[in-house]
Amino acid sequence: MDGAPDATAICAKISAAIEDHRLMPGTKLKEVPMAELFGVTRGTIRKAFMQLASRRVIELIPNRGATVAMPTIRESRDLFEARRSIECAVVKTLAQTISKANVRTLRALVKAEDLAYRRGNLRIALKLSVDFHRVLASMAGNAVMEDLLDQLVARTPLVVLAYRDAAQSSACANKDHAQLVAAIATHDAERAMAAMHCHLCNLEGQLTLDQPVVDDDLAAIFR
Amino acid sequence: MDGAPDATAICAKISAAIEDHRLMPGTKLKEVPMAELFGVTRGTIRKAFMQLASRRVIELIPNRGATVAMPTIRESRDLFEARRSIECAVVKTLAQTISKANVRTLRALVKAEDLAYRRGNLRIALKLSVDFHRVLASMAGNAVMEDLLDQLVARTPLVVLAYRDAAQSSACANKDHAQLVAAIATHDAERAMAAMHCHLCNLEGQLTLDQPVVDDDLAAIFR
DNA sequence: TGGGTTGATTTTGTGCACAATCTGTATCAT
DNA sequence: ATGATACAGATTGTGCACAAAATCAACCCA
Repeated sequence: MDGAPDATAICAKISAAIEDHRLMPGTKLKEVPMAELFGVTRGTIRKAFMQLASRRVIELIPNRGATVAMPTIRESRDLFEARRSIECAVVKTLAQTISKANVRTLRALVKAEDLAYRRGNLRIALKLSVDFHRVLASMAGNAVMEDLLDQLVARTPLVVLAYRDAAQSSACANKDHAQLVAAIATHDAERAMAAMHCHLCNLEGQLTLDQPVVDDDLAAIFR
Repeated sequence: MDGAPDATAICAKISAAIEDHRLMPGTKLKEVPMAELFGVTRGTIRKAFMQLASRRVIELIPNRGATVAMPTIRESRDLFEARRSIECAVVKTLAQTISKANVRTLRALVKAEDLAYRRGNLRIALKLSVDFHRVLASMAGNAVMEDLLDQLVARTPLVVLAYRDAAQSSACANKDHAQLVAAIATHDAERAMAAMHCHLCNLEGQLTLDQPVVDDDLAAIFR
């Protein structure tokens, strides 16, 4: 079944590792060890890196190789703002068009997520949290927006890992998801949008995204 | 200055050619001729192709090479819907935050665009039309959204070329742009959003995106 | 001790030759 | 004629060897 994965499959594996917090921002990814790990040639790894870099999941610096991306504070805030724009649009159409079957699917997802958290299975819980947002986008039926959101969702774990408050748990609050589904199920677009907005603000609020002394632009400080 | 362009530079050249309608959807792009044309090796062309494919500007089919992407009708509609979501958000923040200097820049852009159309310089006019939307996003100050919009904007010419009504001119109506700037300049967010929404609907309306007998899903017809 | 240079090693980049695949055409049997 | 098969040319895919660059450590000298 795993007879030499291709570049896209390797992308998925690396993305999954970031999704459930096994890979930290800034981690160096060397070509040869990766190639041996996945049982492929260096060329395949390089292709995978290029795909990930084009989505800013990793950073690819010429002659320096690949590292897991470290979003700046500015980028992190912009990312959440972009997610609010897109995901509010998603839940708006969803509230207007969702089928009963899809509502059931969403409820099942929220339940599974809750279960995983209660059982302390963090990796699965994280995956389900993230998937919830992807599934919403998928149900909205706009493949283009789904793809855009996917790009943002894939980068969000990096932001969380880089800036989460040590004191906080910083996961998608499962309660938020349940309320969101409730609003969608009753076809209340306004409430659904508000719930999504709040949810993303809550998530962002759990992070320490206040401007530190040293920002990404070192040069600006010395002039 | 052009001592062997790199993959990114070649991406830009191909994108620019699509932007001003020199490259048609469906055009086959062979590696060897392209490499000779740009004075680079096949490897460089391949990298450029991968970058463009990841943004869906070209389609890359294994063992079949690259062709300029042909958006389906469904995809085209989704693209416009996505643009409405993102660009309305952009002009909303813009109406609230824009500086006088930026308003002047926008007015100058609209004027230059108008001039190019009057002079019949279609290639420049098209470029300015597209740039207008990119500049709006850039002024909004959210680099993440700017990047997302750029992906959509880069694909829009393909939709226009694939589905434009022969009878129509199908370019960004310059008047729309002028009205949009006027709304932004007066900090009227609601009106700016409405203007952008209308503008994109106008553009979409100039295309023939009604379901034809043969859709992208041939198989569905024969069952 | 601190700063700079040199050189060895590791890591990434790339061109080339060959392999694999596809496309179009000719041939042949029915 | 129709369809199948085989073959030749063109096109894309890939592994390998080598080149280029960066990293690290040792060394030297002020």
